[in-house]
Amino acid sequence: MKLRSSEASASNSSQNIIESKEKLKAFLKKKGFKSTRQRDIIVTEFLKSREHVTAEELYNRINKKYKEIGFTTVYRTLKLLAESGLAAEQIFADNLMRYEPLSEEEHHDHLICVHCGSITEFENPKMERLQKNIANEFGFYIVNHKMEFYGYCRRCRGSARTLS
Amino acid sequence: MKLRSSEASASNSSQNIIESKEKLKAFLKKKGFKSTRQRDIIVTEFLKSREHVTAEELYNRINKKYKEIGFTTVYRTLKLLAESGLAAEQIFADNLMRYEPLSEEEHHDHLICVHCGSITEFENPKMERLQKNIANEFGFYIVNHKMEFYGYCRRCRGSARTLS
DNA sequence: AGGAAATTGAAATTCATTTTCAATTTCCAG
DNA sequence: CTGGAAATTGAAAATGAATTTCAATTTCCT
Ligand SMILES: [Mn+2]
Ligand SMILES: [Mn+2]
Ligand SMILES: [Zn+2]
Ligand SMILES: [Zn+2]
Repeated sequence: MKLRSSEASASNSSQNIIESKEKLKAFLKKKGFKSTRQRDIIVTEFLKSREHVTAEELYNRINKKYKEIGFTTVYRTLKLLAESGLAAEQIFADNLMRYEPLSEEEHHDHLICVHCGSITEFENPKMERLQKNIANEFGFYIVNHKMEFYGYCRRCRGSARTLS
Repeated sequence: MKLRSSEASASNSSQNIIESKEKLKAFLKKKGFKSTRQRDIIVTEFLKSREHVTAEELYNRINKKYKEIGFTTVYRTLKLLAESGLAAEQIFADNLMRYEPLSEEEHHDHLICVHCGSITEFENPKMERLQKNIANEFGFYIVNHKMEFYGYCRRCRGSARTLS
């Protein structure tokens, strides 16, 4: 199983950031959109930390350095990144729209600690296969899926009331 | 695999409804809450159709027969049912809180058709086992999980743009 | 029956998300 | 290089579902 936890790879390399920014530039050009200072700053800050941020969280982070950039622009830029395929939109149990950097076609699922809030990502081929099998039994053609485990991470297991 | 699709069992039997209403009555008593005409009507209407309704949908349905019952009461009664264990709260891709009748400790996952909106339910022991295995690899203790497949159901497959 | 406590329903509030709009910036055609 | 059409920005307003407030009403225990 390929592990891709937040803890394991806390941030994108500057090489990846450059690649992503070029990809965005191409997307903007293709769509007839414009490159701006704001977009550059927002995208840079977003890519720097591989997390699952809300627009507001990212705005607050950016606002410390760049007082002049507004929340709306951060919000719109994240939407733009999602459209361009550079970010994935995710909604977890708190029902807030979150964004995470996304390289290529990759898919992963999430383990979410209800105690400390940490999010661990994983990919599992067996799981993907089993999902297809289940769908087949129903004649269902899967376009995408959402799978989240909520519980206690390794460090927080001690805090769980009951352990089966 | 146990199939529990909406289509297969479109509604609760009147026997089940009676059982559920007794369970609710016990819950109310235990909590020092009161039995009311409104609660009785709302619960009856809710249990009659085994679906995934929003508070507003259920309110609209009830409002046709009972003009005097307000949205707020429907909303609060659904919350109450969730607390009592008679309903499960679910949020799908449209990000609206939905409620479905829930008997006992059962758990099931969902196949959601993005074309016609139909929801098919299933339980799969292999899946539950695999989920535990994955969690174990991360030292993660699962309290609950969420799994949804989005795609095209048997009837709507023809409408899918691309079939792999 | 009496009355404390819970319930009801309309209206107000909350809060994340999305839209509006006037001012500003980008960038291409000439 | 410009001029200016088109896109962008950011503050403020709007939206919409979820939740809370509050005065009037109902429940149900003595
Ligand atoms: Mn992720
Ligand atoms: Mn269901
Ligand atoms: Zn934890
Ligand atoms: Zn369908």
